[in-house]
Amino acid sequence: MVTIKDIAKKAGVSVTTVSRALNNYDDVSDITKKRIIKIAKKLDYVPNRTAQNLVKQQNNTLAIIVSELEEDGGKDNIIYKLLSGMYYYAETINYEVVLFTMSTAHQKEKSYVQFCREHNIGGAVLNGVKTDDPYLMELVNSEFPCVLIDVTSEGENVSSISIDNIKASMEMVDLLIENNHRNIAMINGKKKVTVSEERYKGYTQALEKNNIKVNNRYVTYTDFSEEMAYEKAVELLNKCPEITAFFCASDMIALGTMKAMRAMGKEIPKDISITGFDNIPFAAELSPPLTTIGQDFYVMGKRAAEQLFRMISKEKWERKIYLDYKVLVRDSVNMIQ
Amino acid sequence: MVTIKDIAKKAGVSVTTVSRALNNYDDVSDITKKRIIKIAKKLDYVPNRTAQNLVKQQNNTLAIIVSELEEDGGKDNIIYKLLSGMYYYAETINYEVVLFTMSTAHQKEKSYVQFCREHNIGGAVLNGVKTDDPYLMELVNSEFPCVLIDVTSEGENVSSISIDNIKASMEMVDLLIENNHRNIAMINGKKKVTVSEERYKGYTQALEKNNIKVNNRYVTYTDFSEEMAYEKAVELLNKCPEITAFFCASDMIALGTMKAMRAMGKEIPKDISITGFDNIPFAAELSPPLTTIGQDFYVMGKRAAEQLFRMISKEKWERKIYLDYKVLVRDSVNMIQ
DNA sequence: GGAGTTTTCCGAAACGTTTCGGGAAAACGT
DNA sequence: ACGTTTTCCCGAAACGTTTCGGAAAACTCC
Repeated sequence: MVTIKDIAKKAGVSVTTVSRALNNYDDVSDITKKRIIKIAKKLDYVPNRTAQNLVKQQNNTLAIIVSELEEDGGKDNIIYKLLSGMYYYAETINYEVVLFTMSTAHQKEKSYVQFCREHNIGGAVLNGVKTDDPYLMELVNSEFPCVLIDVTSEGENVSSISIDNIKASMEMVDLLIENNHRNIAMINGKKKVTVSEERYKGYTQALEKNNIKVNNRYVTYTDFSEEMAYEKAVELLNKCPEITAFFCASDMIALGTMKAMRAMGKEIPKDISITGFDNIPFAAELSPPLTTIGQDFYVMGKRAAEQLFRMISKEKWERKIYLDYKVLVRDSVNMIQ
Repeated sequence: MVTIKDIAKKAGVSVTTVSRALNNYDDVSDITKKRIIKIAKKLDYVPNRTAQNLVKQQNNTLAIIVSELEEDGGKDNIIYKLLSGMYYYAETINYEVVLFTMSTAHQKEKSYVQFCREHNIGGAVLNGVKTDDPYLMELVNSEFPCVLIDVTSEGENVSSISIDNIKASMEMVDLLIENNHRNIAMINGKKKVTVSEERYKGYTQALEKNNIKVNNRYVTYTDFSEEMAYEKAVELLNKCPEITAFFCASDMIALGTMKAMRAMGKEIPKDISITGFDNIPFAAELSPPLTTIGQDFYVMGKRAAEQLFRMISKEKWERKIYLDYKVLVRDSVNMIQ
């Protein structure tokens, strides 16, 4: 490995001068600067990031902490988009991105804070954590800036970013109501997850606004998975056959519900209307194409990274960022005559 | 930041002893060991990875280098699966994983080798590179072990992993032929990409084996994208209306082709049969469900990481690993009467 | 009780960089 | 010609850890 010392020796100058030449300081003459750069190139010198980071006491690194990286996950493409967005922004500020998952954390019993400290990380964006995650608390109360995706939490160095889930949910349920649905079920995600709570709130508010009584028998919770949604949907419709529409808290849930309905001999949207949430890649290719809320996780990742950078560099930053969403009306909702 | 020195001071021992205690060397007595560990815990000490890596001259890090991380990419979920698999394996050997993308490389004009050197990386797995990528050549000829996914390349420290694309393609085209198709078109991926070449080879071999003349007017190339596949499919069918089946080199291509056929008023599979490749998450949910080749990128990531680790630790490793695949017969192929 | 062995600890160097404080020489101003 | 500024360079310390070689103390054995 060729180091700065080798260059210094070859150029007949001190390591200081080499370092300052390579970093383009102006207290080294142009002639020697050029000479040093030439030698560095000839020796195929590559700076050692580790050494740089050690002395600089920082890594120029953003972390993204995700709930899980699983064998059968990723279908919703959210993590990919988040990552892409973050990488894109990180590139513009010359930062790097590292990915940390909780499965790793759990096995190693390593907290997010530990990870960030170990790696000298500037700050972290978190996705898919539950509000009662103890590691989240620890991070939120730490010195690390963090931006939470789809979660709200209090804290000195904490910011969060999401769409207005309540409003979006209201609009969606409104749409169902406009189509004359009255017995609208909700298949929600996990409890103790901010989005689940907010989407539930939007659901109830829409009903109340339209003078429909909220019936909690119509509401059930899942782990956001297709499989569990399938089961719960079957269960729900068996229990309450008067249901005409399912408001699902994610597209994966909607997919499971669609399959369940088909398995029960129901036609969508003729017999049962279904709506999703997220607009995953294939939402428009399903049969029928799924009516859903479109949110853009790529820009969310980008904005999250930007926000994090603001926080790290002590610029002004907002405590809560709302992103745009779209109600994508497709073919999975039917008007009741 | 609390360092090893703080612990040493508090414990009244040298930093050497602290280091050796924390690393569980047996030349420090159990009593002091316990005392030191206790103090470390009380002070909330977290080791500085950067410093460790610097002195150890290695990072225990595997890189995954992917072609692109794009705003509208990731639909095929391949990168996610690869990542998951690698993370899973890396965890078991106490390694970390870092992701590097070429878009970054291109903008920064930084080669893979530079990246690996800078970060003291042990080795890299590469996905989605073209065989004539100059950066690939450089890496292949470097001191870094690398395992190539879906690419074959010569080199001292190079290994590759994929399914047997030729055989899989042959089986798929055979299936089409068994269903009495004779005018079978192929919508391939990019040129200069190993899998494109291999799948083309499988296609021609299957035809020849069945005494069907290969007609190169039936073969076209795309960038693997849905959009381009759409265009090319339209073009192809207009040019050669006798075509009854499309052998597509990826599911995304198949999806574009399906859309094109529908736009041209063709019914699938009644009028036109279509096959894909990869078995992306929603291949089974498309209408009709897509007949395709199933490959498991999660285990591919896992195996790639394992292989890389073998290479790094100078264990025995194979030059080429073939993984299993499955021909998934679904509903997008019709028997011609 | 002395030689040999084991246990337990430590000082110092090393990893590859950056940066602080200086300092010699050259250029400038009067 | 003399002081002052500017230009260009350097030595040494620092970042936080590991590790080599040694060495004092304790123990073993006859």
